[in-house]
Amino acid sequence: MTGIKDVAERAGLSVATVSRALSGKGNVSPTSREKARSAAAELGFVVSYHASSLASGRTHNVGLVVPSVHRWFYSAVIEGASAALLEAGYDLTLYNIGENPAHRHSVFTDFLLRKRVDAVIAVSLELSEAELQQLHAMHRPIVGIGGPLPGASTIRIDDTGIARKATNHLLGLGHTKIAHITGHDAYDQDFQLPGTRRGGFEKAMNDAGCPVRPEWIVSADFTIEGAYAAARQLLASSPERPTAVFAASDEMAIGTILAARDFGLRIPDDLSVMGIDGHDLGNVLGLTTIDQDAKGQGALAVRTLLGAITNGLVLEPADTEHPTTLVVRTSTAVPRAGTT
Amino acid sequence: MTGIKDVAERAGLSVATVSRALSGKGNVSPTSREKARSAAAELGFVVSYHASSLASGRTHNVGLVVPSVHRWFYSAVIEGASAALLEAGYDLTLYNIGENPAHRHSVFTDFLLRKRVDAVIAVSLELSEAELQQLHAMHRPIVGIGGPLPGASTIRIDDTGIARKATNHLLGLGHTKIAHITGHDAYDQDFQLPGTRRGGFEKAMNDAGCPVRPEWIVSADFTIEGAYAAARQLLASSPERPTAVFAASDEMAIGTILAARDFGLRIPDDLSVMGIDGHDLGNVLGLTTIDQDAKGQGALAVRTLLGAITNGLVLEPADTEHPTTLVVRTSTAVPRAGTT
DNA sequence: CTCGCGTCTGGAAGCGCTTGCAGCGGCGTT
DNA sequence: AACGCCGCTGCAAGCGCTTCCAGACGCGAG
Repeated sequence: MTGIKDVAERAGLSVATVSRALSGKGNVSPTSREKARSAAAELGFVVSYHASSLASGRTHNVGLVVPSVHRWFYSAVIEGASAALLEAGYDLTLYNIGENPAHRHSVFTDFLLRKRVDAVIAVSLELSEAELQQLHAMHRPIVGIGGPLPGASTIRIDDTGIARKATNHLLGLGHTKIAHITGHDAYDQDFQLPGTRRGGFEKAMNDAGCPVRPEWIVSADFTIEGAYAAARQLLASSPERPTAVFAASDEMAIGTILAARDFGLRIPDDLSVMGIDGHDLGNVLGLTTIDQDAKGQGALAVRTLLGAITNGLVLEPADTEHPTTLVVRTSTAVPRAGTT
Repeated sequence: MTGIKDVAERAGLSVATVSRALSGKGNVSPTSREKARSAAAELGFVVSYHASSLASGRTHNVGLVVPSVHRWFYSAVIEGASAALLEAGYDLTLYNIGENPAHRHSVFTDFLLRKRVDAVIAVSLELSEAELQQLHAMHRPIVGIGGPLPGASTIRIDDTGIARKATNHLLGLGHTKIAHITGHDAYDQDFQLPGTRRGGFEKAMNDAGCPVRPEWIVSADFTIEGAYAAARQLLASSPERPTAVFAASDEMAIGTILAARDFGLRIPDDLSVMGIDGHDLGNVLGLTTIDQDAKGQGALAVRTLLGAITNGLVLEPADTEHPTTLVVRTSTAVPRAGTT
């Protein structure tokens, strides 16, 4: 394996100068810089970040902690973060918490503490006090996405606002009999998120003078499967059916669409459905949604962290609201005459 | 930050002994071992893999290279590998190649060469000669999943065989008018896979004495969206419709189901559909499929690599065939009388 | 009692880099 | 002409570990 020493030799420079030339830090004459660069290129030399990090304290590596890798939002964030990091020459270490509590525990007690990362992105994690402490004990910049993270910088969307925006879209079309599929109030991963979105829904309904019927608010986990089951129940049990369903996520909206089709309900004629996310499948299904640009959130998190890293690893806790856009497709329409 | 030195001091031992005690290598008396362990625990000491790897050459980190993070197969492999690595105390560095050729290039020329990983898992990558060389130039064990990888160990499924098995399932139900949705013959990521599966399909058809109609073989990328469009075309254009569709992946089968519903075709009454994969959505949609246990493949890859790592970083190239299971659900049935 | 061997331990030499420090010229200033 | 300053360079000291080596010790065998 070729090391910096070989490069120095070949370039006729000292190791120190080569290091400075290649890293861009410190003063190096253009001549030497060029010599170092070309020698490195000829030898196919790539610095060992291990050694580099030992000496400098910078690992050029960012940890990304996600609750799962399957749900759309997480994989979109991973994708956005991954591309941004690659661009910057950073590695991405993935910590997939998963369902196993032992895994979760070891991520916080062992993995993150190995001084292997310069910064951490935590996605939609509801952390215990102890976990939070361990996170902060790393003394590394942290960015939270999709949920509160006390003491860290966070990127979020205006959950209440978009829920209202979504509901208003349906109200604006003339719907009054609107059901809502919300998330479980599980306090393990999904925070108050279900609650805030539900709050926005209820607020919009109230403002419009529409009654919120408790039996039309059903909850599911944030998956297609879960919402499918919940929606079936909703559509089956109601003596009277809603004319529109606002689901708290696109995956839940998709589950709803699938369930609706089982009942022979045409969309949007018999039932309008909308979600929140900007899921890739939205296009195929013609799903009206509010795009929250998860990829962009991932990329923004990376930019924020990279800024903090060059800024001496300090990151002022701040709260950034990411913009969202209403995407109207064909799953929502004016309710059929007579159903209102 | 507490280092091994602090632990040594607290335990009343030398740094060398503590290192041996904690790593389990070399002879250490039970007493000393216990002293070291408890001192480490009290101080919350966790070795720095950076330093450790510099000194020992073992990074305790595995690189996982995937073409994308969205498609079901890849995320399932990630999940399986991630859990297995976590279990073993290894970090997982994710290299998401993505669509950007520049990213792809830098992964091979820079990232993988940083001597940061002990081993590499490459998922469904069609590599150029140069990329292959760079991979091997790392002198690290490599396992390929879901596609050939010359010179490396691979884990794969019997693509021809399962395509035949799937086709035979449909034939066995009495279908003869069977269409096939295959992958594009793109030689960038998906190898001969579309071809081999199509081959299995054709072989089974021929063996059964059923004609393979060229207009009933359509291709799409391996996504729901792509197959949706392809299936619409298939179902719209045929003067005569097939009674069953065998899609080369579950995502494509799902796209087909969505398309079929657009045409008012009931599944399985009007159209039987089956796929290959074991996609999570299969349950909701009642999709008959051949489960290839992608998670298991990811975990197996990790076990293989870990074995090689303890074995002095040597891995004999070998080809492991992963088992698959036919999962019959409700998307396939005997063809309606009169349609045959 | 001595020897040999096996077990256990600590000292110290790195692993491949970064960076503080000091030295060296060249240049503009007074 | 002397001075100071600045841009550039190389030396060398680590970063936090692992591991080779040699020494100390205990014990059974001769």
